[in-house]
Amino acid sequence: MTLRLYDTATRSVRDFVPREAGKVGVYLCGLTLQGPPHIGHLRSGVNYDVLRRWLLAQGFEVRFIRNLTDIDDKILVRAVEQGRPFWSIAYANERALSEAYRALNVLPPTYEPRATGHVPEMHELIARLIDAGHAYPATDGSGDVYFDVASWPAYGALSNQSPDAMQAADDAPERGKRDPRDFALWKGAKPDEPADAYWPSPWGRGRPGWHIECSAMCWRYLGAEFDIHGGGLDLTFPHHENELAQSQAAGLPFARYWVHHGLLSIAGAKMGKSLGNALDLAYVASLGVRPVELRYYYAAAHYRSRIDYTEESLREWASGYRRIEGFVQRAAERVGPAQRGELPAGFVAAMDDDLNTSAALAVLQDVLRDGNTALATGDDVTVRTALGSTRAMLDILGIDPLDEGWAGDARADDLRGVVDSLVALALEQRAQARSRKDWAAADAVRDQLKLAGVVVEDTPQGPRWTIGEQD
RNA sequence: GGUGGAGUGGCCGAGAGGCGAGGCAACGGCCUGCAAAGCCGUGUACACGGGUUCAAAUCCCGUCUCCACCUCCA
Repeated sequence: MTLRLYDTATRSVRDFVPREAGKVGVYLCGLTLQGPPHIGHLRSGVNYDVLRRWLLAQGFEVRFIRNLTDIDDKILVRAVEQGRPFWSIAYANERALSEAYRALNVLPPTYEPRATGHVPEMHELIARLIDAGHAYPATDGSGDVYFDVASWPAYGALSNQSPDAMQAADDAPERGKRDPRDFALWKGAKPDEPADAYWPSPWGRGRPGWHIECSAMCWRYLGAEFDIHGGGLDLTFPHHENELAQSQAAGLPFARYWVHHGLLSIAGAKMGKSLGNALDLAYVASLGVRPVELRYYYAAAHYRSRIDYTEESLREWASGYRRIEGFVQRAAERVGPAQRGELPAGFVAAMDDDLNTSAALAVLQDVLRDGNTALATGDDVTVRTALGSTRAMLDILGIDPLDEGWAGDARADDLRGVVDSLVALALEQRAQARSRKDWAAADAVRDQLKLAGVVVEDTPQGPRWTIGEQD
């Protein structure tokens, strides 16, 4: 079995063959740091984290580059509005993003380059493009440099668009463009924008166009040709189309596979800050849903499917996760944490099939059922095997409850010992009441604990307690 | 107008010619002092209309509805 991935460029599922045996280079278009991340942005990072973990599990050496766009029109607008340096805004948002990814147990990328750190590479690419006749400095003295779309016949290949059929942007200023479809590689300095947002260049003071940064960073960190380029479906055109055109026109073969993920919408509409419907991790937390549960919610749908967010569906998947977590915890209490074991063939097949996490999860549920049955019958050997297998599967999806990535905040862990002795005290009282068949008193203890958020369950090995939901 | 995608049982959500993915919820049962958890069982779903086929949710034709991109966007 080999991994098969849907490639946007060919509009088909293809066998994944790395450029160099045993090694994979992945570039994920990260965020434009104009605001803090919402759960739609975060889906992107989680989706590719699953791809990365799967590649790692196959034994590949993965070089995973996820960029940060720390300068663009909107960031500059914010800077002017707020009277702050643009870079302080970008950095604040970068920190919020890193924090969110950490909360979601997303593995840190191999490197996370910022656009502003790669201006020389961009200059080099732009110079090559001008020399090759695929780019030109604007003739209106604006200092802009444009990519000449008409000079590149393959333009439109990635998104299957015919340049002639495209609607021309009508709101963008024409400035010195030869053709309305031409896009900026370099933007000349403008008087109404922050004075610290510019770099010297052979074409005058200016700043990067949006697309050129990714071409430059891919080149710098992954080489002229690399394996997988990813991002949201909404980036296919124009961003990725432009990246591809300018990279290849500059002589770089570029990405071999284009992997785009579906977006997260809310009430059928795209989630976005400007739309006023953006939900973040803090909001999810206010629902009583933990990051690990949100991550399970993401994994529940195929990465290319749209997720239309509703609070109900998120809550449903959260309770589904608790069933998985419940098994892992009870099994670990019984036989110890167990090492991560074998991945079931069905799980492997599902993941190899364009990362079909939904189907993979169905396999996990089968193992879970066997494990739960074994737990009930006291078959510890089966419990241990099921736990190992379950943990291995959960690890691929990044949602193993025993993963130290979910260790949580230290305060809760410190308090756990305190709570444990207090609960033990209460349970002792309950045990005494039960031994004299004073059910009312016994139930009163359990109800009191429930109110405090402690759920008590009786098992053949005696009572166990967990922190439940607090309403 | 161009390009691409979607419509699956109460809900979420895979699948893509033939044995009812899976989960959540609900109901019944087992277990339990009662619960909880778990296990067992219960649903005959694929937008609509035609067609092809021994067989269609899956293929073909037509229709309707919705969405994304073509402008910044994960």
